[in-house]
Amino acid sequence: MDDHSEAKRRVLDAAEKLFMERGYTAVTLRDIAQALNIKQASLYYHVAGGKEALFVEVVERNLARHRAGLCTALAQAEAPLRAKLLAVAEWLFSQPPLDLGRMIHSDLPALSPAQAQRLERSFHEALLQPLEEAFAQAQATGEIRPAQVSLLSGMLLTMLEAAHSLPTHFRALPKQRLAAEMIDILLDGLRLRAGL
Amino acid sequence: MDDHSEAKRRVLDAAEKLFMERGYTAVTLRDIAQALNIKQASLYYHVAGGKEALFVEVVERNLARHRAGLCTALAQAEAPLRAKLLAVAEWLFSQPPLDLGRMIHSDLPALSPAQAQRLERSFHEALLQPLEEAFAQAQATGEIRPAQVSLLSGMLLTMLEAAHSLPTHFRALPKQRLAAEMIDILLDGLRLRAGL
DNA sequence: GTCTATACACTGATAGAC
DNA sequence: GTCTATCAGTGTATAGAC
Repeated sequence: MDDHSEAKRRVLDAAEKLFMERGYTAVTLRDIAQALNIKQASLYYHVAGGKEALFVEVVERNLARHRAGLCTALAQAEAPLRAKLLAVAEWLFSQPPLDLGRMIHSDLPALSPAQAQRLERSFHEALLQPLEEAFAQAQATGEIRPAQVSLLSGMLLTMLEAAHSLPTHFRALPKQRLAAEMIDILLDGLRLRAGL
Repeated sequence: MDDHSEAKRRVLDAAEKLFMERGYTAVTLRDIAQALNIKQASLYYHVAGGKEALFVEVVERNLARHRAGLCTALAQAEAPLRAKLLAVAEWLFSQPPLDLGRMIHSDLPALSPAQAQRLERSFHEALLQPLEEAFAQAQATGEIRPAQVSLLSGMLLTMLEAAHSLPTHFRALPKQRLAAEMIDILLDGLRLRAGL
Protein backbone atom coordinates (compact mmCIF):
# COMPACT_ATOMS: atom_id res chain seq x y z
CA MET A 1 0.00 0.00 0.00
CA ASP A 2 3.06 2.27 0.07
CA ASP A 3 3.24 4.72 -2.81
CA HIS A 4 7.01 4.69 -3.18
CA SER A 5 8.09 6.68 -6.21
CA GLU A 6 7.71 10.36 -5.61
CA ALA A 7 6.60 10.64 -9.23
CA LYS A 8 3.53 8.55 -8.63
CA ARG A 9 2.51 10.88 -5.84
CA ARG A 10 2.80 13.88 -8.12
CA VAL A 11 0.55 12.20 -10.67
CA LEU A 12 -2.07 11.48 -8.03
CA ASP A 13 -1.84 15.05 -6.75
CA ALA A 14 -2.44 16.57 -10.17
CA ALA A 15 -5.24 14.14 -10.93
CA GLU A 16 -6.87 14.78 -7.57
CA LYS A 17 -6.88 18.51 -8.05
CA LEU A 18 -8.63 18.27 -11.40
CA PHE A 19 -11.00 15.40 -10.62
CA MET A 20 -12.18 17.03 -7.40
CA GLU A 21 -12.71 20.37 -9.08
CA ARG A 22 -14.51 19.35 -12.25
CA GLY A 23 -15.60 15.75 -11.85
CA TYR A 24 -14.76 12.48 -13.56
CA THR A 25 -16.24 12.92 -17.04
CA ALA A 26 -15.27 16.58 -17.36
CA VAL A 27 -11.56 15.86 -16.84
CA THR A 28 -9.52 14.22 -19.60
CA LEU A 29 -6.26 12.37 -19.28
CA ARG A 30 -4.75 15.08 -21.45
CA ASP A 31 -5.79 17.69 -18.90
CA ILE A 32 -3.99 15.77 -16.18
CA ALA A 33 -0.92 15.14 -18.33
CA GLN A 34 -0.77 18.80 -19.30
CA ALA A 35 -0.81 19.83 -15.64
CA LEU A 36 2.24 17.60 -15.18
CA ASN A 37 3.97 18.77 -18.37
CA ILE A 38 4.02 15.28 -19.74
CA LYS A 39 2.12 13.53 -22.53
CA GLN A 40 -1.13 11.69 -22.04
CA ALA A 41 0.30 8.27 -22.83
CA SER A 42 2.93 8.64 -20.11
CA LEU A 43 0.25 8.40 -17.46
CA TYR A 44 -0.11 4.70 -18.21
CA TYR A 45 3.34 4.08 -16.82
CA HIS A 46 2.13 5.18 -13.38
CA VAL A 47 -1.41 3.85 -13.40
CA ALA A 48 -1.83 0.71 -15.44
CA GLY A 49 -5.61 0.63 -15.21
CA GLY A 50 -6.18 3.86 -17.13
CA LYS A 51 -8.57 6.66 -16.30
CA GLU A 52 -11.01 4.74 -14.12
CA ALA A 53 -8.30 3.15 -11.99
CA LEU A 54 -6.62 6.53 -11.61
CA PHE A 55 -9.85 8.10 -10.45
CA VAL A 56 -10.58 5.35 -7.94
CA GLU A 57 -7.07 5.52 -6.53
CA VAL A 58 -7.27 9.29 -6.23
CA VAL A 59 -10.62 9.28 -4.46
CA GLU A 60 -9.66 6.47 -2.12
CA ARG A 61 -6.49 8.30 -1.11
CA ASN A 62 -8.46 11.49 -0.61
CA LEU A 63 -11.02 9.76 1.60
CA ALA A 64 -8.38 8.02 3.67
CA ARG A 65 -6.80 11.40 4.31
CA HIS A 66 -10.17 12.83 5.26
CA ARG A 67 -10.92 10.03 7.67
CA ALA A 68 -7.56 10.45 9.36
CA GLY A 69 -7.84 14.23 9.46
CA LEU A 70 -11.37 14.22 10.82
CA CYS A 71 -10.59 11.66 13.49
CA THR A 72 -7.55 13.49 14.82
CA ALA A 73 -9.39 16.83 14.65
CA LEU A 74 -12.20 15.36 16.72
CA ALA A 75 -9.84 13.63 19.12
CA GLN A 76 -7.45 16.52 19.70
CA ALA A 77 -9.98 19.33 20.15
CA GLU A 78 -10.98 20.08 23.73
CA ALA A 79 -14.13 18.83 25.36
CA PRO A 80 -17.08 20.96 24.28
CA LEU A 81 -18.70 19.69 21.08
CA ARG A 82 -18.59 23.18 19.60
CA ALA A 83 -14.79 23.18 19.68
CA LYS A 84 -14.66 19.76 18.09
CA LEU A 85 -16.94 20.80 15.26
CA LEU A 86 -14.93 23.93 14.66
CA ALA A 87 -11.86 21.74 14.39
CA VAL A 88 -13.73 19.64 11.83
CA ALA A 89 -14.53 22.76 9.83
CA GLU A 90 -10.92 23.86 10.00
CA TRP A 91 -9.77 20.50 8.70
CA LEU A 92 -12.28 20.43 5.85
CA PHE A 93 -11.29 23.93 4.80
CA SER A 94 -7.66 22.85 4.67
CA GLN A 95 -8.54 20.26 2.04
CA PRO A 96 -9.74 20.61 -1.55
CA PRO A 97 -13.53 20.84 -1.39
CA LEU A 98 -15.40 17.67 -2.18
CA ASP A 99 -18.69 17.78 -3.99
CA LEU A 100 -20.51 14.84 -2.48
CA GLY A 101 -23.57 15.34 -4.64
CA ARG A 102 -21.70 15.39 -7.93
CA MET A 103 -19.62 12.45 -6.80
CA ILE A 104 -22.60 10.26 -6.10
CA HIS A 105 -24.90 11.29 -8.93
CA SER A 106 -22.44 12.09 -11.68
CA ASP A 107 -19.08 10.47 -11.10
CA LEU A 108 -19.96 7.11 -9.57
CA PRO A 109 -22.52 6.16 -12.26
CA ALA A 110 -19.80 6.59 -14.87
CA LEU A 111 -17.68 3.89 -13.22
CA SER A 112 -18.05 0.13 -13.26
CA PRO A 113 -20.70 -0.88 -10.70
CA ALA A 114 -18.18 -2.70 -8.52
CA GLN A 115 -15.90 0.31 -8.18
CA ALA A 116 -18.85 2.63 -7.63
CA GLN A 117 -20.15 0.57 -4.76
CA ARG A 118 -16.72 0.39 -3.21
CA LEU A 119 -16.26 4.15 -3.32
CA GLU A 120 -19.73 4.85 -1.94
CA ARG A 121 -18.89 2.69 1.04
CA SER A 122 -15.64 4.56 1.54
CA PHE A 123 -17.56 7.82 1.60
CA HIS A 124 -19.62 6.73 4.54
CA GLU A 125 -16.69 5.34 6.48
CA ALA A 126 -14.44 8.32 5.92
CA LEU A 127 -16.83 11.24 6.28
CA LEU A 128 -20.01 10.37 8.14
CA GLN A 129 -18.77 7.74 10.58
CA PRO A 130 -16.33 9.96 12.51
CA LEU A 131 -18.94 12.70 12.88
CA GLU A 132 -21.62 10.25 13.94
CA GLU A 133 -19.40 9.00 16.73
CA ALA A 134 -18.77 12.53 17.96
CA PHE A 135 -22.46 13.39 18.03
CA ALA A 136 -23.32 10.11 19.74
CA GLN A 137 -20.75 10.81 22.43
CA ALA A 138 -22.11 14.31 23.02
CA GLN A 139 -25.56 12.83 23.41
CA ALA A 140 -24.30 10.21 25.86
CA THR A 141 -22.79 12.90 28.09
CA GLY A 142 -25.98 14.96 27.88
CA GLU A 143 -24.28 17.79 26.07
CA ILE A 144 -26.92 17.84 23.34
CA ARG A 145 -30.39 16.39 23.20
CA PRO A 146 -31.08 13.13 21.37
CA ALA A 147 -31.39 13.30 17.58
CA GLN A 148 -30.51 11.10 14.63
CA VAL A 149 -26.72 11.15 14.51
CA SER A 150 -26.71 10.32 10.82
CA LEU A 151 -28.95 13.30 10.20
CA LEU A 152 -26.76 15.65 12.19
CA SER A 153 -23.60 14.42 10.52
CA GLY A 154 -25.08 14.81 7.06
CA MET A 155 -26.34 18.30 7.87
CA LEU A 156 -23.01 19.48 9.19
CA LEU A 157 -20.96 17.94 6.40
CA THR A 158 -23.23 19.31 3.72
CA MET A 159 -23.30 22.79 5.16
CA LEU A 160 -19.56 22.95 5.66
CA GLU A 161 -18.77 21.68 2.19
CA ALA A 162 -21.18 24.20 0.70
CA ALA A 163 -19.51 26.99 2.66
CA HIS A 164 -16.17 25.68 1.50
CA SER A 165 -16.86 25.42 -2.19
CA LEU A 166 -19.58 27.86 -3.13
CA PRO A 167 -18.19 30.98 -4.78
CA THR A 168 -18.01 34.30 -2.97
CA HIS A 169 -20.99 35.45 -4.93
CA PHE A 170 -23.18 33.20 -2.82
CA ARG A 171 -21.77 34.15 0.57
CA ALA A 172 -20.99 37.50 2.11
CA LEU A 173 -18.79 36.30 4.98
CA PRO A 174 -15.42 34.54 5.09
CA LYS A 175 -16.02 30.81 5.26
CA GLN A 176 -14.55 30.39 8.75
CA ARG A 177 -16.98 32.89 10.24
CA LEU A 178 -19.75 31.33 8.22
CA ALA A 179 -18.92 27.90 9.61
CA ALA A 180 -18.83 29.21 13.17
CA GLU A 181 -22.26 30.76 12.78
CA MET A 182 -23.71 27.60 11.27
CA ILE A 183 -22.32 25.48 14.06
CA ASP A 184 -23.67 27.84 16.69
CA ILE A 185 -27.11 27.76 15.14
CA LEU A 186 -26.99 23.98 14.91
CA LEU A 187 -25.91 23.57 18.52
CA ASP A 188 -28.37 26.16 19.80
CA GLY A 189 -31.07 24.05 18.21
CA LEU A 190 -29.73 20.97 19.99
CA ARG A 191 -29.40 22.38 23.49
CA LEU A 192 -31.17 20.57 26.26
CA ARG A 193 -34.34 22.46 27.08
CA ALA A 194 -37.13 22.11 29.60
CA GLY A 195 -39.91 20.06 28.10
CA LEU A 196 -37.69 17.69 26.18
CA MET B 1 -40.90 33.43 -25.05
CA ASP B 2 -43.75 30.93 -25.64
CA ASP B 3 -42.62 27.40 -26.34
CA HIS B 4 -45.36 26.52 -28.81
CA SER B 5 -44.83 23.11 -30.39
CA GLU B 6 -45.56 20.35 -27.93
CA ALA B 7 -42.61 18.48 -29.46
CA LYS B 8 -40.15 21.12 -28.33
CA ARG B 9 -41.42 20.75 -24.77
CA ARG B 10 -40.85 17.00 -24.91
CA VAL B 11 -37.28 17.56 -26.05
CA LEU B 12 -36.61 19.99 -23.20
CA ASP B 13 -38.19 17.57 -20.71
CA ALA B 14 -35.99 14.67 -21.78
CA ALA B 15 -32.89 16.85 -21.85
CA GLU B 16 -33.68 18.30 -18.44
CA LYS B 17 -34.07 14.90 -16.84
CA LEU B 18 -30.69 13.73 -18.09
CA PHE B 19 -28.75 16.97 -17.65
CA MET B 20 -29.98 17.45 -14.09
CA GLU B 21 -29.19 13.87 -13.17
CA ARG B 22 -25.73 13.45 -14.65
CA GLY B 23 -24.49 16.91 -15.57
CA TYR B 24 -23.53 18.64 -18.80
CA THR B 25 -20.42 16.77 -19.90
CA ALA B 26 -21.66 13.34 -18.87
CA VAL B 27 -24.76 13.54 -21.07
CA THR B 28 -24.43 13.19 -24.85
CA LEU B 29 -26.89 14.34 -27.47
CA ARG B 30 -27.31 10.71 -28.42
CA ASP B 31 -28.42 9.94 -24.85
CA ILE B 32 -31.12 12.59 -25.12
CA ALA B 33 -32.17 11.49 -28.60
CA GLN B 34 -32.39 7.88 -27.46
CA ALA B 35 -34.69 8.87 -24.58
CA LEU B 36 -36.97 10.43 -27.20
CA ASN B 37 -36.67 7.54 -29.65
CA ILE B 38 -35.26 9.77 -32.31
CA LYS B 39 -31.81 10.19 -33.84
CA GLN B 40 -29.20 12.57 -32.58
CA ALA B 41 -29.26 14.79 -35.66
CA SER B 42 -32.99 15.37 -35.24
CA LEU B 43 -32.37 17.41 -32.12
CA TYR B 44 -30.97 20.20 -34.26
CA TYR B 45 -34.40 20.81 -35.71
CA HIS B 46 -35.67 21.81 -32.25
CA VAL B 47 -32.61 23.58 -30.88
CA ALA B 48 -30.53 25.27 -33.52
CA GLY B 49 -27.65 26.14 -31.21
CA GLY B 50 -26.68 22.55 -30.45
CA LYS B 51 -25.78 21.05 -27.10
CA GLU B 52 -24.77 24.20 -25.28
CA ALA B 53 -27.88 26.13 -26.31
CA LEU B 54 -30.03 23.16 -25.34
CA PHE B 55 -28.44 23.02 -21.91
CA VAL B 56 -28.83 26.73 -21.29
CA GLU B 57 -32.47 26.66 -22.36
CA VAL B 58 -33.15 23.68 -20.13
CA VAL B 59 -31.55 25.20 -17.07
CA GLU B 60 -33.16 28.56 -17.58
CA ARG B 61 -36.59 26.97 -17.86
CA ASN B 62 -35.89 24.91 -14.74
CA LEU B 63 -34.83 27.97 -12.75
CA ALA B 64 -37.82 30.01 -13.89
CA ARG B 65 -40.06 27.21 -12.65
CA HIS B 66 -38.18 27.12 -9.35
CA ARG B 67 -38.48 30.85 -8.85
CA ALA B 68 -42.20 30.75 -9.51
CA GLY B 69 -42.74 27.69 -7.33
CA LEU B 70 -40.73 29.06 -4.42
CA CYS B 71 -42.42 32.45 -4.54
CA THR B 72 -45.95 31.03 -4.51
CA ALA B 73 -45.01 28.51 -1.82
CA LEU B 74 -43.69 31.32 0.35
CA ALA B 75 -46.65 33.56 -0.41
CA GLN B 76 -49.41 31.03 0.09
CA ALA B 77 -48.17 29.36 3.28
CA GLU B 78 -49.59 30.77 6.50
CA ALA B 79 -47.79 33.25 8.68
CA PRO B 80 -45.20 31.46 10.86
CA LEU B 81 -41.84 31.17 9.10
CA ARG B 82 -41.71 27.47 9.93
CA ALA B 83 -44.77 26.81 7.78
CA LYS B 84 -43.34 28.82 4.92
CA LEU B 85 -40.05 26.90 5.00
CA LEU B 86 -41.90 23.61 5.08
CA ALA B 87 -43.78 24.73 1.99
CA VAL B 88 -40.43 25.51 0.38
CA ALA B 89 -39.21 22.02 1.20
CA GLU B 90 -42.37 20.50 -0.23
CA TRP B 91 -41.90 22.43 -3.45
CA LEU B 92 -38.25 21.48 -3.82
CA PHE B 93 -39.07 17.83 -3.24
CA SER B 94 -41.68 17.99 -5.98
CA GLN B 95 -38.98 18.94 -8.47
CA PRO B 96 -36.03 17.02 -9.87
CA PRO B 97 -33.14 17.61 -7.45
CA LEU B 98 -30.62 20.19 -8.53
CA ASP B 99 -26.97 19.77 -7.71
CA LEU B 100 -25.87 23.35 -7.20
CA GLY B 101 -22.28 22.37 -6.54
CA ARG B 102 -21.85 20.32 -9.69
CA MET B 103 -23.63 22.98 -11.69
CA ILE B 104 -21.28 25.73 -10.61
CA HIS B 105 -17.99 23.86 -10.54
CA SER B 106 -18.47 21.35 -13.33
CA ASP B 107 -21.20 22.38 -15.74
CA LEU B 108 -20.78 26.14 -15.95
CA PRO B 109 -17.01 26.05 -16.65
CA ALA B 110 -17.71 23.86 -19.68
CA LEU B 111 -19.86 26.57 -21.25
CA SER B 112 -18.85 29.78 -22.97
CA PRO B 113 -18.05 32.41 -20.33
CA ALA B 114 -20.99 34.58 -21.36
CA GLN B 115 -23.54 31.82 -20.93
CA ALA B 116 -21.95 30.68 -17.69
CA GLN B 117 -22.22 34.13 -16.18
CA ARG B 118 -25.82 34.43 -17.29
CA LEU B 119 -26.79 31.14 -15.69
CA GLU B 120 -24.98 31.89 -12.45
CA ARG B 121 -26.99 35.08 -12.18
CA SER B 122 -30.19 33.16 -12.78
CA PHE B 123 -29.29 30.79 -9.95
CA HIS B 124 -29.18 33.60 -7.47
CA GLU B 125 -32.38 35.22 -8.66
CA ALA B 126 -34.37 32.04 -8.78
CA LEU B 127 -33.21 30.23 -5.66
CA LEU B 128 -31.61 32.50 -3.11
CA GLN B 129 -33.52 35.72 -3.65
CA PRO B 130 -36.99 34.42 -2.70
CA LEU B 131 -35.63 32.81 0.46
CA GLU B 132 -33.67 35.89 1.41
CA GLU B 133 -36.83 37.97 1.25
CA ALA B 134 -38.69 35.53 3.48
CA PHE B 135 -35.94 35.55 6.11
CA ALA B 136 -35.66 39.33 5.98
CA GLN B 137 -39.39 39.66 6.54
CA ALA B 138 -39.28 37.28 9.52
CA GLN B 139 -36.49 39.38 10.99
CA ALA B 140 -38.44 42.58 10.45
CA THR B 141 -41.41 41.21 12.39
CA GLY B 142 -39.12 39.99 15.14
CA GLU B 143 -39.96 36.36 14.49
CA ILE B 144 -36.27 35.42 14.35
CA ARG B 145 -33.18 37.19 15.50
CA PRO B 146 -30.97 39.09 13.05
CA ALA B 147 -28.56 37.06 10.94
CA GLN B 148 -27.14 37.21 7.44
CA VAL B 149 -30.11 36.41 5.21
CA SER B 150 -27.83 35.17 2.43
CA LEU B 151 -26.22 32.78 4.88
CA LEU B 152 -29.55 31.45 6.10
CA SER B 153 -30.87 31.02 2.57
CA GLY B 154 -27.78 29.18 1.46
CA MET B 155 -27.86 26.92 4.50
CA LEU B 156 -31.49 26.00 4.02
CA LEU B 157 -31.22 25.45 0.29
CA THR B 158 -28.11 23.35 0.62
CA MET B 159 -29.53 21.19 3.38
CA LEU B 160 -32.82 20.63 1.60
CA GLU B 161 -31.21 19.74 -1.70
CA ALA B 162 -28.92 17.32 0.08
CA ALA B 163 -31.88 15.70 1.80
CA HIS B 164 -33.64 15.57 -1.54
CA SER B 165 -30.93 13.98 -3.60
CA LEU B 166 -28.69 11.96 -1.36
CA PRO B 167 -29.40 8.24 -1.55
CA THR B 168 -31.19 6.38 1.23
CA HIS B 169 -27.89 4.97 2.28
CA PHE B 170 -26.99 8.37 3.71
CA ARG B 171 -30.24 9.08 5.51
CA ALA B 172 -32.34 6.93 7.79
CA LEU B 173 -35.54 9.01 7.70
CA PRO B 174 -37.93 9.90 4.88
CA LYS B 175 -36.85 13.20 3.40
CA GLN B 176 -39.95 15.11 4.51
CA ARG B 177 -39.37 14.25 8.17
CA LEU B 178 -35.70 15.00 7.70
CA ALA B 179 -36.54 18.42 6.30
CA ALA B 180 -38.91 19.16 9.18
CA GLU B 181 -36.24 18.30 11.72
CA MET B 182 -33.63 20.40 9.98
CA ILE B 183 -35.97 23.37 9.80
CA ASP B 184 -36.84 23.02 13.48
CA ILE B 185 -33.20 22.92 14.46
CA LEU B 186 -32.46 25.91 12.27
CA LEU B 187 -35.33 27.94 13.71
CA ASP B 188 -34.60 26.89 17.28
CA GLY B 189 -31.15 28.32 16.73
CA LEU B 190 -32.66 31.56 15.49
CA ARG B 191 -35.22 32.14 18.24
CA LEU B 192 -35.08 35.41 20.09
CA ARG B 193 -33.32 34.85 23.35
CA ALA B 194 -32.46 36.96 26.34
CA GLY B 195 -29.01 38.41 25.88
CA LEU B 196 -29.34 39.01 22.16
C1' DG C 1 9.93 7.58 -17.25
C1' DT C 2 8.73 9.81 -21.03
C1' DC C 3 8.20 10.08 -25.83
C1' DT C 4 5.92 9.41 -30.81
C1' DA C 5 2.73 7.16 -33.47
C1' DT C 6 -1.39 5.15 -34.07
C1' DA C 7 -5.70 2.45 -33.50
C1' DC C 8 -10.34 2.86 -32.46
C1' DA C 9 -14.62 4.55 -30.44
C1' DC C 10 -17.40 8.34 -29.57
C1' DT C 11 -18.97 13.20 -29.82
C1' DG C 12 -20.95 17.36 -31.74
C1' DA C 13 -22.23 19.17 -35.91
C1' DT C 14 -23.69 19.81 -41.02
C1' DA C 15 -25.90 18.54 -45.53
C1' DG C 16 -29.50 16.84 -47.88
C1' DA C 17 -33.25 13.14 -48.87
C1' DC C 18 -37.95 12.01 -47.58
C1' DG D 1 -39.99 16.46 -38.23
C1' DT D 2 -37.19 12.86 -38.70
C1' DC D 3 -34.02 10.30 -41.22
C1' DT D 4 -29.21 8.66 -43.30
C1' DA D 5 -24.65 9.76 -44.24
C1' DT D 6 -20.67 11.86 -43.15
C1' DC D 7 -17.12 14.94 -41.18
C1' DA D 8 -13.68 16.78 -38.11
C1' DG D 9 -12.37 16.73 -33.47
C1' DT D 10 -11.44 14.57 -29.26
C1' DG D 11 -11.15 10.67 -26.01
C1' DT D 12 -8.98 6.39 -24.17
C1' DA D 13 -5.77 3.10 -24.86
C1' DT D 14 -1.77 0.30 -26.86
C1' DA D 15 2.90 -0.55 -29.08
C1' DG D 16 7.37 0.36 -29.27
C1' DA D 17 11.54 3.65 -29.60
C1' DC D 18 14.68 6.22 -26.65
